[in-house]
Amino acid sequence: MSSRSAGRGEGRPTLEAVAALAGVGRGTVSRVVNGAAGVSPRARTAVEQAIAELGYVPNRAARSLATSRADAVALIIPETETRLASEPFFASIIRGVASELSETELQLLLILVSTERERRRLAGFLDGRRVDGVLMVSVHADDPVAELVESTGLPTVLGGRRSELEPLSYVNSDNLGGAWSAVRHLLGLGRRRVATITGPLDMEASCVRLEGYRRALEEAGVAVESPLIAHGDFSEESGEEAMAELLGREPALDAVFCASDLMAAGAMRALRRAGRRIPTDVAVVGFDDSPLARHTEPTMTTVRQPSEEMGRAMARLLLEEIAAPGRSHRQIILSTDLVVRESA
Amino acid sequence: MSSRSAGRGEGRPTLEAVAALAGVGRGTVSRVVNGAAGVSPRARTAVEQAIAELGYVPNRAARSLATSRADAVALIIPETETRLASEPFFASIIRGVASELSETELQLLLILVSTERERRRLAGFLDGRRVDGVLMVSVHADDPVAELVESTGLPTVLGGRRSELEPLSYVNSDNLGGAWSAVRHLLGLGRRRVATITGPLDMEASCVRLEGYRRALEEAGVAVESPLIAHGDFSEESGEEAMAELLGREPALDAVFCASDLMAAGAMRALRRAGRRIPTDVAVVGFDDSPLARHTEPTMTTVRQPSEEMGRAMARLLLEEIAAPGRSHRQIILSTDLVVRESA
DNA sequence: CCAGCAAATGGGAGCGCTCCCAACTTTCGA
DNA sequence: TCGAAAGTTGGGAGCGCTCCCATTTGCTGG
Repeated sequence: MSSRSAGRGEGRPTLEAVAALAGVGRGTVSRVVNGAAGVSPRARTAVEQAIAELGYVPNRAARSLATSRADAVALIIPETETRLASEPFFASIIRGVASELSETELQLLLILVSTERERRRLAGFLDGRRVDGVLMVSVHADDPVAELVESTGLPTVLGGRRSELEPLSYVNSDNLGGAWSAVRHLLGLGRRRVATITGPLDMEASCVRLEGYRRALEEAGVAVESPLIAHGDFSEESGEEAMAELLGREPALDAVFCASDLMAAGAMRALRRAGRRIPTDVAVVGFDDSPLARHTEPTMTTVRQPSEEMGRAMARLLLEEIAAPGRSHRQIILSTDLVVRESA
Repeated sequence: MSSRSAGRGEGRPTLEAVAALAGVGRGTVSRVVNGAAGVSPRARTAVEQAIAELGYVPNRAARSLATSRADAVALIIPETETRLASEPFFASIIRGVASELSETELQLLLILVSTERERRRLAGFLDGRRVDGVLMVSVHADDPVAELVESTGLPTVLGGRRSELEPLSYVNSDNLGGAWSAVRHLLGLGRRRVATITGPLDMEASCVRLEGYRRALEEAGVAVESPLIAHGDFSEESGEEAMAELLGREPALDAVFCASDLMAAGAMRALRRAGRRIPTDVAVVGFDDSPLARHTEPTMTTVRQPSEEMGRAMARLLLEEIAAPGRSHRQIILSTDLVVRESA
C-alpha cells in the first residue's frame, strides 16, 4: 500500500519519470508538487495522475540541496542525568512541539546533549545546517549549549529564558505569578513560617519562583528569612536533603513551597521521616503539576504550568521566525494556576 | 566559535573550496573527510589544515543525495492520547536510543503518530527515504503503522513484538518471567485469591503477562478463574475501573497483579475507596517500575523492566541491520526483576 | 488579421557531494 | 635497468530537485 514496485531504494520514480509519463516537462511537475501557480488544469491533472500511478514521492535530500532548506527543526534537551525520564515536563513539551509540527512539512530532530562530546557533535551538526531552526528547553544562565546555538544564527526559540534580557525568542510560563499564588495560598491557610526550596539558581525560572515567594511574603507583611530558604536542583533527592536542612534550621516551620513537584515529593518524604504530618504540621506546595502530584500521599497541591501548550507555542513561534527571519524576537508568557489538593 | 565568516547559509565553504586551498583535488578532500584510505600523509595534513582554516563542515543534503543514505533513523511512537507524558517508559526508551546513537553520525527523528493524518504523512515520509532505519515502540497486534513500516522494507527494530512469529527484529523484555515472578511472589505471601488486570489484549506484552500469571497459578496448583481476570488499557483510569469491577465480582480477592504501574496506581485508588487496606487486605503488584511506583502510598512492589537498556539495544540492533541489510532478523530479550516494596 | 501581452511550459544550470576510473608516481623484483 | 604492481591523485559524471529564463501558446484589442 505504500511503496509500489520493487521497494528497493534504487527503483524509486523521480521527478523526471513523472514528467515523462505525464508528457510534460520537469518544471511543470515541480510546480504541481509544490503547489505553485501557473499550471493549466489540464497539465495539473495529467501530472497528478502520473504521480499517483508511479507512487512518486519527492526526494528530500535533493530538494534540500537545491533549496538549501532542511525541512527539519531540532529540539535540544540538555539533560543532565535522568531528568528526561523523571520529569514528564519534557515529554509534554515534546508532545506539544510534535503536534504543532505535524501540521507542517517539518521533521522533528531530537537532540539530547549531556556530555562534552555530544556538545561538539551538536556544533558540527548545527553548522552543517541540517535544520532550519532550533528549539531548546531547560536553559541555564550561562549554558554553553545555548551560546552555541545562538552563535549559529539559526532561528531559535527557547523554553524558558536565561535572564530578563534574553535576546532570543522564548516561551515561558508565569513563574512569578505561579510562585506568588502558591505562597499566598499558604499564607491564606494561616501559615506564617513558610519555607521554600528553590531550584538551581543558575536557571532563571528558579530565581523568579523565589522572587514570587518573596513578594507574596512581603505583601503579607511577613518577613523573608534566609534560614527559611534552601536550595535544590529540581531532583527529588535534592528536595529531600533541602527539607532536612530546613527542618534542622527552623523546626517551627509550618509550610514549604517547592520549586518543582519532584523536590516537593522529596520534601514530603523528609517530612514524613521527621514525623511531621502533612498538611497538619507542614503544608507543602509543589510546582509543575506533573502526574506524580496526584500520586503522592497526601496528594500534592501544586502550580500547574501548561507544558504541552508551551511546546506548541514554541513550535509556532519558531515557524514564524523561520518564515520571517530577522524579524525582532518575540516572547510568550503562559499563565499558571494553582491546583489545590490535599497537601496544602 | 562555531561558524566562521558571515554566518549566513550562503557563504559556507564547500568541498571544492577546501580542495582549492589545500591545493588538491576534490576526491582527495572527500577521502580525508570520510577517513578513507589511500591518501598520502602530506596531502592529508594539507587538507586537514584547510578544513580547519575554512571551518568546513560537509553539507549533509549533498552527501545524502550522492550516497542515497539519510544518516538518520526515525523513532516512531504511535501514542494514543497522553501516554507519552504519563508513561516514563517512553522517555527512557528515547534516552536509551539517543545515547546509543550519539556514538554514531546518525540523527534521531522523533515521530509521534496518533491521527490518521499523521499516519499518512508518515507513509510519505518513509517512502521518501528520509531515514535509513526505523525504530518503533508500543506496537499493537494489527497495527497499521507497523504494517506500513514493514511494507517499506526499511531496516526496522521494534520494541516489543506483535506476536510470537514477529518477522521484524525486536527487543523485548521478559514479560512472561516478570509476570510469573510477580504472581509467584504474591502466592509466596500466602495469597490465594489472586486477581489480575491485563493490558490491552491486542498487545502481545499484555497477553504474555497474562500467560505468566496463569502459569504461576497453575504451577502452584491454584485454579485460574475468569472472574479474577479484568482488562484495562494500561491507563490509570482503566486500572481503577477494572479494580472496581474485580471487587464487585470477587469481594474475597486478596491480591492483584497489574500489567502496568499506572493501572496498579488506579487499582490502589479503587481499593482505598472500597476501604481495603494495602497490602493487608489486598496485595498489589505493578509492572514497569516507573518513577511513580516509589510515590504511591504504600510504595509499589513492581516488576522492573530495563527500559533505557531496551532503547539502547534497539538502536544497536538497528545499526547492525543497517550495516548488513538482508541479514536474518534478530531478537533480544531483556530480563526483568521484581522490586519488592510495600504494596506486596 | 496581426501586433502585443499574459499565461504556460520546457529544460539548462546548478546545489555540494560521492563514486569511480583514467592517469600519473613511486616502488620493487627480476 | 626495465616492466609491472601498488600507491596516489584529479576530476568527470551523476544523485534528484529547484530556479529561472527563453520559448511557445493563447488571447485580446485595434
